[in-house]
Amino acid sequence: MADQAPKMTMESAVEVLKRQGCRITPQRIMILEYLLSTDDHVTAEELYEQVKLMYPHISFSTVYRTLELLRDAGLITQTDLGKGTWSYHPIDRADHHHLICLGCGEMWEIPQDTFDEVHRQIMERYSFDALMVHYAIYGRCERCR
Amino acid sequence: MADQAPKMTMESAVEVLKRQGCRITPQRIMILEYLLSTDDHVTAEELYEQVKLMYPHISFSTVYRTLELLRDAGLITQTDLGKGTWSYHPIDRADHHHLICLGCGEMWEIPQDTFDEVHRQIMERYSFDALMVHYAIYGRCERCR
DNA sequence: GTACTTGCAAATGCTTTGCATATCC
DNA sequence: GGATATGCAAAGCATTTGCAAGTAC
Repeated sequence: MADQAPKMTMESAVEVLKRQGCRITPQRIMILEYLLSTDDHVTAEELYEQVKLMYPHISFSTVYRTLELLRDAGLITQTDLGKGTWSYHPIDRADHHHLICLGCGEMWEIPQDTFDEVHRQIMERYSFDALMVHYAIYGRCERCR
Repeated sequence: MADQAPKMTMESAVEVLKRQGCRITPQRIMILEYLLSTDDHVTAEELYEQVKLMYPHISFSTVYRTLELLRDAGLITQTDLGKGTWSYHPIDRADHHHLICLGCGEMWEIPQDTFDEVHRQIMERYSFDALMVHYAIYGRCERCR
C-alpha cells in the first residue's frame, strides 16, 4: 500500500499503453495530456469538453472508451466523489484520500497512509490485498455536526 | 463508530417513519418487510421483483421513492457492491464491511470495527466524523493475486 | 495490408418526473 | 377533507454498442 506509484509522464504512460499492444492515437494523446496537465479530478463530461477545445472532432464514445482503457491499464483511478458520475485522476497523483462532508459538500484531502494500518491488518487476517487508493470518505465536518 | 444501531423491527421502523410525518402505506410495509426478512443486500430491481410476488401492483417508481425515503430516514444503507447499481440493506445489519475481489468477484464480510482506529484518527486530526459504515473494499484475494 | 480505433447514431438501462387518481390519517 | 403517496407512461441522462470508415504500425 505504502509503495508509491512513480511519477507519470506522457512518455511513461505511452510506454505502458504500447506494452499492452494499444495504438497511440491523437485522441488518446490529447486525453492523456489533459489528465496529466490538471490537478482536478475530472468526469467524462468535463474531459470531453476540455479535449473538444483542442480537438473538436472528439466523440463521447472515444472519451468513454479511452477512460476505460486507461483505467484498465492502471494509469488512472476511477472514484465516486459524489458528483453522480465517476471522476478520473492520474494514478501517481492519487496518493491521497478525500473527506467529503454530507452537510456542506466541502472536500478535504488526507494522506495516503491513513489506511496503511488497516491495509496491513486486512492482509494479515484475510490474505486480501485491499486496493485502498484514492478513497472518498463521506461524513460530517466540524461545522455541520 | 463503534456505537451499534439498535435491532430494527417493523414496529421501530414504522415509528421512525411516522415521526417524520410519513404515511404508512401497504407498499412501504411490503418493502420494509422484505428488506427486514432477508440477509441479502438487494438492488432496486431485486426488491421490485420480490415485492411484486406478494403485491403485483407495485411500481418501480414506488420502489425507488421508498428506497430513497428509507435511506434518508436513516433506516437503510445504500452501497455500491459492484453490481453496477446500488444495493440496500437495513442499517442495523450493516455492522460489517465487504471485501470484494476484482479477480473472481467473490465477496467476504469483515467486522465493523476494522475501521474504528482510522475513524478515531480522522476525528482527532480533522474533526471529521467519517461515516465508515458498510464499506465495499475492492482488491485481490489470495488465489487471484 | 490488417487489425485496431474512431465517429456517428441508435440503443440501452437505470432512475426520475409530471400528473391524474387513490388513499392515509 | 386535505395533504401525501401511488401508478403509469414518458422523459432524462450517462453510458454502451454496432457498424462503416479511417488510421496506426
